Amino acid sequence: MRAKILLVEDDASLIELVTYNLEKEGFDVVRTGDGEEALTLAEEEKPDLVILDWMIANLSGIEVCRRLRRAPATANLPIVMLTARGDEADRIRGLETGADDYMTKPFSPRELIARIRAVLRRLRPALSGGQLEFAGIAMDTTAHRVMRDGRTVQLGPTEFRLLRHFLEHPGRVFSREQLLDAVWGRDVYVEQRTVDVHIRRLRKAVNAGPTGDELPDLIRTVRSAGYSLDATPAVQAA
Amino acid sequence: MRAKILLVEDDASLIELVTYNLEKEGFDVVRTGDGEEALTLAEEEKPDLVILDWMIANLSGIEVCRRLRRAPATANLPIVMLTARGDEADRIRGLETGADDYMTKPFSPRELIARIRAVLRRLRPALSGGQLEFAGIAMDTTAHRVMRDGRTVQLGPTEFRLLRHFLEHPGRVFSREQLLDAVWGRDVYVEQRTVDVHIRRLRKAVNAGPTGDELPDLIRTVRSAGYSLDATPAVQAA
DNA sequence: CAAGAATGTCACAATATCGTCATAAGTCCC
DNA sequence: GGGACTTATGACGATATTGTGACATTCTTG
Repeated sequence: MRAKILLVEDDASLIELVTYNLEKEGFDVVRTGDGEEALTLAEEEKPDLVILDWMIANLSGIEVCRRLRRAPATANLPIVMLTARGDEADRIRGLETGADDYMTKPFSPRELIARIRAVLRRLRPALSGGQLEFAGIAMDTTAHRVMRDGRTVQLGPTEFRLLRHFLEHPGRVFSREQLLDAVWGRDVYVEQRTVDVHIRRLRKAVNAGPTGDELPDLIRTVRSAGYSLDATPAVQAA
Repeated sequence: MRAKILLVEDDASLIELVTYNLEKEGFDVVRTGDGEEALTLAEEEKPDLVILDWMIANLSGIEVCRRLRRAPATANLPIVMLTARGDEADRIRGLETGADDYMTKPFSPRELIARIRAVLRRLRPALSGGQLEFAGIAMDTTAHRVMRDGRTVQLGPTEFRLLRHFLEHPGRVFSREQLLDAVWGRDVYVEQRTVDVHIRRLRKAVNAGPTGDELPDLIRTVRSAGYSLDATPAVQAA
């Protein structure tokens, strides 16, 4: 899966330079030079990361950063700030406002790429690593292959994306609505209960043991909240 | 919860400077100037983050970084590299080897702190939110999980919300009416006595000891006033 | 184009949880 | 100690939520 980057910048030559380098590295790039528009695009395009210049039209980069953090839909979006202002105070302010990294112009495109990859490696392992692993489940995202304790697991496309989402955020509980957003896509209309059915299909595939017996269920149902990938068995004897 | 930082550095004045600033900001600091020892400490001390100088004794910083990433126990440990070498190539090499951030000497201690916080904010949501804790009860709101003295506690949805409310305002006494408002919702009509029943269910779940014995009750009944989460023993000689 | 796979919904079964009540057990004040 | 209250507890029917199998439809892929 290609990662999508939202580039918020109004210097034409920089746009060109950065876009060229990002695309060469296999990223999809969405651009704007306008602060207000950046907020809209962040919601609608669902980028995997934002590169944000401090000096842009309509809203300062720092204000965009603050609003992105405040809106629930984008609160977790990784942000790399980019600016001509090299003051220590500015850098600290940027980082404390919620930016994940901060680079000062002039900068090396290769270092920018390296820093973006470092951030994505953390936030969306599937985007840069290719290998995800949790409690005996291993997924190779590039080869589209899943193994449980060494045995290959056969999954349909939707179950694959569902599992990948869980593997990217192990332990965390997602509501049906959140799962529909993240796995099916924002503007798809399907019944919430459809999630249940795919959870069941995923469980069936992942928990199937070698001789028909059941392996421990790693998908936890949290009543009235959703589901999570979880190693701890629901019931603890003793 | 205080975060523990492993500082791998062999310049005495830098050690002092960084340690002073980290401790002032509320971090626990473990130090070494030796690459081999750094690997051992990373395993044994289980730090939340490593600050790693490139030039250290026995093993280069980059090699330490590589080995930390390779060992399963430390593969996810956040690493901030720190060095006098300002070459772009070095920075990129550091980031690509698995460092989460990279700073060049001379650097501002405050910026270092800001970057450490930015990394931890991502990696350890527990350190900056989502985690509630009081007198041996720990609740992870994103994982929807509750522990008492390390043992997981099983709660129904209503008891979960009830406990969360108490954990968000420890020590404070709430009337049944206030609890109904906060936990059930403003426009729900249920008997006030229903609160008693859920308090009882919550107590039963939270105070259950490992072998059937009772742990100290942390929910205090305040006669003709309500309930509160409270560590003070129920019986007070007076 | 046809077979097979994948998908989304539904109806119904299986559980878990909820709210209420009756009754027991405390607590306070005189 | 005896009311007058207030809270604790166990039981139970009512509800809400989730699990499951089946099925029609759409998508893939030869």
